[in-house]
Amino acid sequence: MKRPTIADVARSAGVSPTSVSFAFNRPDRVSEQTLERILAAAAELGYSPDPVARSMSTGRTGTIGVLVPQPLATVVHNPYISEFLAGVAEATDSQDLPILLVGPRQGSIEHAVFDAAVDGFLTIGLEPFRPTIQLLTNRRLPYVMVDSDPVEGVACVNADDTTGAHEAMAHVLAAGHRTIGILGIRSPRPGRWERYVGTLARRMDGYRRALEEYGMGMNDVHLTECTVSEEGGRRGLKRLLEKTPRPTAIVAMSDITALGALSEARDRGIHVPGEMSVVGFDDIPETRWSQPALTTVSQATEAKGRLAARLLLDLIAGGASPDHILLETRLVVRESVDTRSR
Amino acid sequence: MKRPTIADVARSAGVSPTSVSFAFNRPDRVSEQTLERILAAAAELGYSPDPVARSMSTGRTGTIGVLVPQPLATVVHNPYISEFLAGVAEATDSQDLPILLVGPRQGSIEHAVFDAAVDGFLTIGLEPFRPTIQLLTNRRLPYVMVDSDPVEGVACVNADDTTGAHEAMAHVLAAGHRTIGILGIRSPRPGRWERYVGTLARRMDGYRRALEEYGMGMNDVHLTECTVSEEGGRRGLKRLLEKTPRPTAIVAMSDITALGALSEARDRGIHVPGEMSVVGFDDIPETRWSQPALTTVSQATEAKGRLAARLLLDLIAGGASPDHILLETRLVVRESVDTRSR
DNA sequence: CTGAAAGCGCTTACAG
DNA sequence: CTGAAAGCGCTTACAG
Repeated sequence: MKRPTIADVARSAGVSPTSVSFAFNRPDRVSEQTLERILAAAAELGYSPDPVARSMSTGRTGTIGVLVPQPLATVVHNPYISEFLAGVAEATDSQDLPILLVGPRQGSIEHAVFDAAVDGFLTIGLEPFRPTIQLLTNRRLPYVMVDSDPVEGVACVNADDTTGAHEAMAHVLAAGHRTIGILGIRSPRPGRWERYVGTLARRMDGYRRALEEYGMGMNDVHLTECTVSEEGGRRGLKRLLEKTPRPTAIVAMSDITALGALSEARDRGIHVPGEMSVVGFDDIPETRWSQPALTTVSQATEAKGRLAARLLLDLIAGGASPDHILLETRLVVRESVDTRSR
Repeated sequence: MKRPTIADVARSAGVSPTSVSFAFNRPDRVSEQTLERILAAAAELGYSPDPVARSMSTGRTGTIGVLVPQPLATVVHNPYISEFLAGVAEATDSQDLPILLVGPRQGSIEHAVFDAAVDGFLTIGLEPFRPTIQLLTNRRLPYVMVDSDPVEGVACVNADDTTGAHEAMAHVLAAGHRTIGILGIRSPRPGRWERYVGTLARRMDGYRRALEEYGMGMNDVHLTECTVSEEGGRRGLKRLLEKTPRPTAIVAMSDITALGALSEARDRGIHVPGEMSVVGFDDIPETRWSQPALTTVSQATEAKGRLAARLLLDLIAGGASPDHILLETRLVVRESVDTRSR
């Protein structure tokens, strides 16, 4: 009834546990005869080595953990993260490694770090505050931070958000728009965009620089923050539409909120891009299907996941150094931004 | 440099490892003073209990494994599986449990079963052959099979595929179509639909029954099998279009291939539903966005994941019996099937 | 080629 | 309230 152990097999095959272990892990170290006998006994008992016990001995789990900033149920629906995970999986599939999806625990990612039986972590969108880094470091496991501010001595993979955001805003400004609404992302410090960190800070910075090139500043645009979901984008647009003068262009910090804005605009009979332009960020697959197709900033999300995972795998293998990788972004002009003659 | 162990903390705090363990797991079992001292020592050393060692002692990993039938990289992009995983995550999130995504190992799911450090498995789309069941059983871990044929003594969760498929085909027949192409799914036994098992068999069965009610049989329809992807659907449609007479209706065994067929039809200037009708299966979110919106069979995929995960969690907790659950399906009529007057 | 023994880092009755 | 000791099921030098 109970699960058979290596000792059971050894007894049944009339050999030592050592030999059974060898039979499974280094078949060349036992004679062909005993190998056969052991395998037969194992098959008969339905034995296979316990993965936990094996990890205990070897010190390896053969698993990498992906620390995500939201509950797993919402993460799975987030196209950006799916895209990222696909890249991660491309790297792990080649070694047949499973992926442990780890969401917040009691509301905090930090708590989740301790209980995960993995060989290393990929973090995404973590705020690189000291305590967090400390916790991660305490685990004495290699990790790669994605979408955070680069931290000295820690492997980081990021997109060139500043350049991308700059391009997006410059595109809208070049089209003649001067009444602009930014669809921001609700951060831990709501409304205080001056204190944004990581990805948000870099994107905001790119927007600001583009505005300055046109003699404008953050005070000359409407900023509203919303949750990263279609619904969030809808609500955000509603708030922006109440401003006077009403924005002629919406610059969204993520595609999913941009798509929400598009839906809300359609429901209200506001023609995009005729009456209002919209530009997003990320270039998730859905942007190609939207009506109109969304102009946005592409950031090779899948490649980002693949690179980050490879870096982590190298780190785990003991090679590689904690590099900082910056991936290119580029504006993809589709149909949602129109020239405004004024 | 090395990761501190419970012994290090004990030494540093001047207590026994037992007390350190209690401090972390059952704080009420140590005096307030020693608790403080231990926690301080642990914090100073940056100690936290090793999850693998803990699992070794307790016999629990606190993780559930999801066995998926395809490489993880493709699974993440499969809307049906994403939907299912979202349901699973809803159940695990409430207990802050991580999810281990396990893909095939050396091409076979069976191999992957052995190395996963989990408390139980959720399998999806596994062919319920003896050897597989045997392997799963040998692991001595609870598991629930989703999208397979119900197996006596094993927890199973399925949709009522037969009824759903029947409705889909009947809908097309009622609309007057008599030249029908079935966009099948490439199975391990290509072309031998008579020997399909599990989900595929049930859906095929539903189609067949509907046809029989109209005095038709499987020989009166064109069947082509394709891979479960948009590209697969495109290629499948190409093959069906070469048949004479050309099908006026396409019955797809999955939405994603139906969507591919829709794209291919548009590229070829074939109007749907004017010139050709299409019906899918699954009701993935994308069906609402397609042009035209896809008529399909809804099967509450998210609920399926949630139920399966809850069942597994109950099984792990020692409660519950290995029930067989059958979820309702229902035809969702949208825009892709048109009445054909003949 | 084979095996006895130590060790991986915890938890948990059990005894004091 | 505290601790010595056994045990979880493997792997791996090391010795024969």
